[in-house]
Formats: sequence, C-alpha cells, structure tokens
Amino acid sequence: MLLIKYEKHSILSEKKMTNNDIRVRIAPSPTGNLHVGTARTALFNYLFAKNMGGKFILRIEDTDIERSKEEYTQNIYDSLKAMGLQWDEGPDVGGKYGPYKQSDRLDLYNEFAQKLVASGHAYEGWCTQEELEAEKEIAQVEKNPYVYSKKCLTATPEQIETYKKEDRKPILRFKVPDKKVQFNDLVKGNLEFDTSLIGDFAIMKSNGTPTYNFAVVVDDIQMKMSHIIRGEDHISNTARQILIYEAFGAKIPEFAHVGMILAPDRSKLSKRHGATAVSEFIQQGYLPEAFVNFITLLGWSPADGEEIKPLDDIIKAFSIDRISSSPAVFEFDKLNWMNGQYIRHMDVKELTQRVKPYLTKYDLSQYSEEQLNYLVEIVREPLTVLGDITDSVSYFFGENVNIDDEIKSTVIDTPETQQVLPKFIELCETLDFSNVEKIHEQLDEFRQAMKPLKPKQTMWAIRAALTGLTRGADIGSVIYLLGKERVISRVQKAIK
RNA sequence: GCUCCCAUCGUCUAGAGGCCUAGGACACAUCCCUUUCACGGAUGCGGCAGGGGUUCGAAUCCCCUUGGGAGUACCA
Repeated sequence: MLLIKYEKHSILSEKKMTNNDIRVRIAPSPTGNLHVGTARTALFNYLFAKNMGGKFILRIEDTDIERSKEEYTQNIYDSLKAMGLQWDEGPDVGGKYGPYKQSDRLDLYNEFAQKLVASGHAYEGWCTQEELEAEKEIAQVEKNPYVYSKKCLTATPEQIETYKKEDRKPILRFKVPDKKVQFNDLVKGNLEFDTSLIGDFAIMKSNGTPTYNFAVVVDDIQMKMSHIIRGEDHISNTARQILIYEAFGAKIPEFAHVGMILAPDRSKLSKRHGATAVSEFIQQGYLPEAFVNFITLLGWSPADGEEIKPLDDIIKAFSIDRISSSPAVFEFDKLNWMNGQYIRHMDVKELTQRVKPYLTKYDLSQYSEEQLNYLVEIVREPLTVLGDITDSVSYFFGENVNIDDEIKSTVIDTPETQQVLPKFIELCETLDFSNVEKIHEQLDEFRQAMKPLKPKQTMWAIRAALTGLTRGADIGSVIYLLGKERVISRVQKAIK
C-alpha cells in the first residue's frame, strides 16, 4: 500500500534522465481555433519542459484532411505565442526530428506500418463500413462490448481476390495481443487495461493516411518524446498506444493524464457556453498573462499558495505531482478578477499600448502620449476586460457630453447643483489647469467654501456637468485632462 | 451496454492517518476607507456525496451505493 503511494508521488525515471532527454510536445489538430483545454495542456507541457530544462515541441496533427485548415494552424501559432509559449521545435522553426506536420510525414507512417505487417503485428482489413456497422449492432443487441471480429485476419487468398475485384481498398489493423497493459500514470497512479476489450484497431486508413493512435506513436517514438502530458480523454487510447510501442520494441514514455476542463454545467466546454478559443478571450480583452495564470490554476496549484503568479514564477514552481486528477469547472468570476488584477498592476505605458485597439473610435491625437498614459492610469481601476475602456472614457472626447434625463433631473437641475456651478466657473478663472496637484488642492478648498453643502453634493455637481455621470474617475484628474475651455463650456451648458 | 477515470464550501483548490474546531482564493453579505463607482482593508456566510469497514484515531486507506466525466470510429 505504501509502495503504490510512493510511486504515484514520485517521478522515478526522471532522475535517470539528463535534462536534455526531457522532451514533451503539444500536438493540436488544426480543425478549429486553439481551444482552452488544448491551451492548458500546452501550458502544462511547456511548464514541465522549462522547469526541467527540457524541450517543448509543437507538432501539427493534420491527418484529418477534410477538417484541417491552414487558418486554424495559424490561429494555433498565434494563440500559443500570445500566451508566451514559444516552442523549441515545430513546423515553422524546424528541428532535427522533423517534419513537424503530420501531412508531411505520410511516407514515414507507411514505412512504419509496413514494419508491423512484416513482423506480424498488423494485417489488412477489407471489411466495408456496412459490415462493421452490422457487427457493432449485434454486439449492441446482445449487450456485449464491441470488439472487432478479426475476420479479415483469416481471410483466404480467394476472398481477398474478390475484395480487390470489388475495388475495395484495405485498411491496416493492429493485431492486439491478449494481455494486460499496465502503466504508472504520473497523475492518476497505476492504471491497467485488459486488451480482450480492445478490438484490432485500425492504424492505416484506406486512403493511405494513418489513424490518430498510430501516427501519434510513430511521431512520439521518432521525435524521442520522454513524457506525454495530455487530457484524460486519452487514457484509454494509452493502452492501444503502449501496444504499438511494444510492437516496435520502442521505449515507452511516461504518461500524465490531466483532468478535463468542464463548463459550469459540468459538461464538456463547448461553443454554446461562450468563448472556447484562446483568441476569443484575447479579443474580448483578457490579457494573455492573466489568462495563462488563470488556466494554470485549473488543475494545478503552487506549493506556496500564491495565486497571482507570472509565467516565469510558475515555471520555477511547477511540478507534475501537484497536478490535480479531478476535472475543473471553468467559471468566469475568478478569471475576471484576475484580469482586473493584471490590468491594475501592469506598467501604465504598456497598458496604454494594449488598450489602444479598443480606442479606435476616438481621436486620440488631442492628447499627448503622457496625457494618454495618465488617462489610462485614472480609468484602469474598475476595468475587468480591456474592452470595458471603450465606454468608460467617452466623456474625455468631444466638446460636449451626453447627459441623460435622469441625471439631468436628479442631479443637474437641482438647486444645490445650480448653486455650485456658477461658483465653480469663478474658480476656473484662478485654477491652474496644468497642474493636477494644484487642482486637487483648490478643489479641496472649494469644497470647504461651499459649506454648508455636503462635499458630496459639490463634487457630484461638477462631475455630472463634466461627465454626465455620477460615477467615474477622480474628478480633479478629469478636469486636468479636459482642460480649461471644455470644462468651462460644459459647466456653462449645465447652468440653466 | 461495456471499460476506465473522478468526487473537500456555489467555483478553483490546500490536505500524503493525529498538525483539521478542515486552510486559502473567487463570488456573495455586512462594515471601514472615500468627492462617486471602484480599489483596498476587516468580518461573516459556506464544504469532506451517502453508507459500511480498517484503526486508539479517517477528509486522507479499503469496499459498496450514488452522482459526474471520458472512451468504446477508416475523428483527433
């Protein structure tokens, strides 16, 4: 009992390896934009590689010709780069175990498949889809697990001749040996599968392309992968894959299967739950840094408990044995909070640059770069996503402000406000608009002078006249950015 | 159906038989700060799915039940 525990919590074989032997990969299919789940898997692989001083490899699995698209490949590159996960080897950067796109490796799969045929580990399958469907249906009716009948294993030369005459194209099937496949998963612990439940699965399709399970193993052998970190939806594939490793007499890598990321309703995260692609989150104004930080915490936790942790620190803190084996629900609340944290603590100049794409509807040229930085500084606090800034800065642009009826009747047109505003215009004559601190001081004095009006009433009057709102950035700073002319003209318009 | 995985506050999690009266974060509530919203600070709310074992002692180990998830393709 103690022994099992020990195995689960240590990564024995790592110790025998030098760091250069640590090689992990992310292998997405370009059948859609980079998904949150894939992104997290990529992240864990990256973190492990960087923590161990190993290599992180990108491989594009585009054997599904119909569904693979070049634009998705590009999206995968862009998203990974935005997250800061630069790969050491990949289709675009090369490497000595390439090519890194499966569609460029077709000859290799064929070659490896033929080796298995030669060694008696694989055979041709001639069944039509209909025949296979029929087999499955029978299994279903009899409530038996479906296992391929192996009938092509024993096909006579005559039968094969007729198949050929019918213009059938064969697939290649792996001859599954009768045994128990056992492996020690780095996050799940000891796992065992009985191969009698696994049918002789396909390794090459009739169109000459490899199936996923075969291509993965060929690539992982040839690319010398040491650890396979992936989602737990691949656990049962692992048994098949180990069989293939064994048939080749290849070294079997370490496996680590991570719990899935689920939607709030505990189903698989999909389009109907909103954004699922990394690029969508970035578009909405989530900072890639915050996003990365957040998804790291879905299934992993740092030993020191510090949750706000930039990528470099996560790399230092990362270890596989702190990966959780249960699934995690993706909720926006904490992501939103974390994004706000990053927005509040980011260097202002950097933030100003990042926010510019959300400010295209405004004429920014009226402000200097310094003023723009200052503007961002004073409005950043309540932002959840970068996109929030678009609406929150509208009163900094244009001559006039929109004041809706409610604010007009409840704030602007009150006797108190009408009392404050003319006095404020007087103040403007002596106000030093070029100096924010001075403005604040004079505003302070003004508030005092307006007693017995409450400070709140005084400030609301000015705020409403200038911004049309009862809430927003510090009003002294607003006055500074707006400048004398606009301040006076807006206040005058508010006076009845 | 069959096989496998998983199970701590609403959510993310800490937890490796005694450090647990189960800790932290988000969310929520209240209060404080304040020219507003917010930020920040303080406090509160809230959980070991259920049942059996093992043990002097169980969130932790074992079994069953229940609930969730995945796989069962010439998709990846």
